[in-house]
Amino acid sequence: MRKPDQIGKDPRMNNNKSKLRKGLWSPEEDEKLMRYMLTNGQGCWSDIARNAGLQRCGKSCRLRWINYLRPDLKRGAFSLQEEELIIHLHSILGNRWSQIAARLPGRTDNEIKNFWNSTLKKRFKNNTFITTSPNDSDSSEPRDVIGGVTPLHEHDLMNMCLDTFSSSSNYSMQNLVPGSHLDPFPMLDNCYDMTGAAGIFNVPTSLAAQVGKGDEFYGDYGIFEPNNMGLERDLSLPPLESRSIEENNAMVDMKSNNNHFNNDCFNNTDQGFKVENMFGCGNHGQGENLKIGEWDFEGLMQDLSSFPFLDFQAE
DNA sequence: AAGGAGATCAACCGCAGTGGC
DNA sequence: GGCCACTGCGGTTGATCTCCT
Repeated sequence: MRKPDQIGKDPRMNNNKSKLRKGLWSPEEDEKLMRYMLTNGQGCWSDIARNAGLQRCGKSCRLRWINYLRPDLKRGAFSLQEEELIIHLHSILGNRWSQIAARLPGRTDNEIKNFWNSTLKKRFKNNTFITTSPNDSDSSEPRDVIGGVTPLHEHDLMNMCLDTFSSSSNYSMQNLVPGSHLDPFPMLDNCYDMTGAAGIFNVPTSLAAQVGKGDEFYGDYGIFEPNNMGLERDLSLPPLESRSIEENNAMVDMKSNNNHFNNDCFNNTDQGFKVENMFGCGNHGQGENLKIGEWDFEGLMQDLSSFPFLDFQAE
């Protein structure tokens, strides 16, 4: 951590900027920013920093909000499912932490990045990865363990994805059906850019083969060859959970009627307000740029019902 | 109990992308 | 087209915590 009183020590800073605080945030600063955000919502970060009476740069405020103050942040250790999901998503997306975070409700890119770089990387190094879920009731089912890593099976991913579905009343969907034809991964022709790959798909073997063309994904660890991960059968990305603040504000009404998302939502009763009442839960600052081609929940569920492997229907 | 080593994680930095003028 | 401000992202840093000897 950095010392909170490290102020203006950077010689590159001009006089104006040298007034800006750096380092750890004090509780008072947190409260200022939180109150401002809840009252005024998101806007230009430099204005926010100024108007909230913070001696911080906008960038710092943004980071603090996204990584710490955001109402919908989950706290605590990563669950096994989250772990598996991170590993799987990383095998597909590489170090695109923000995109991985967008698919993990309540988690930030920073958090996931730290988790990966400390815990997971170390585990891979030591080859001591254990992914068998303790609540995996059908653990009698044999699993393919390759190099100490258990690849995700379809039902695992389906469970994860359905968890996300059932816990979120709305989320972004981009390029699910670009143009008039169902083309889940047009981005595969473009450096594996999975930005638009939202939703749950079964990818034809031929397509998966294109993805894997000869080498492993983002080869930090050779174990992530497509075949090893079972990606020929299963190249699934859970739905994006991204949504901008503004969009969530617009959705508060809906969420208040259908809000079973993220039970451990931040609830700032000490400060006399309930954050989730202002934002609804399930708001994710990550991927704020993902604003195009979004689907409403009803439409989304209708569309999902067209996927034969989803045996639930839109209500 | 002390202190050294390694792990964790909040925060910073620099760069790229984007939009407005 | 160039410049500038702003935003978002990934990599990195470093203070603090935890464990081990």
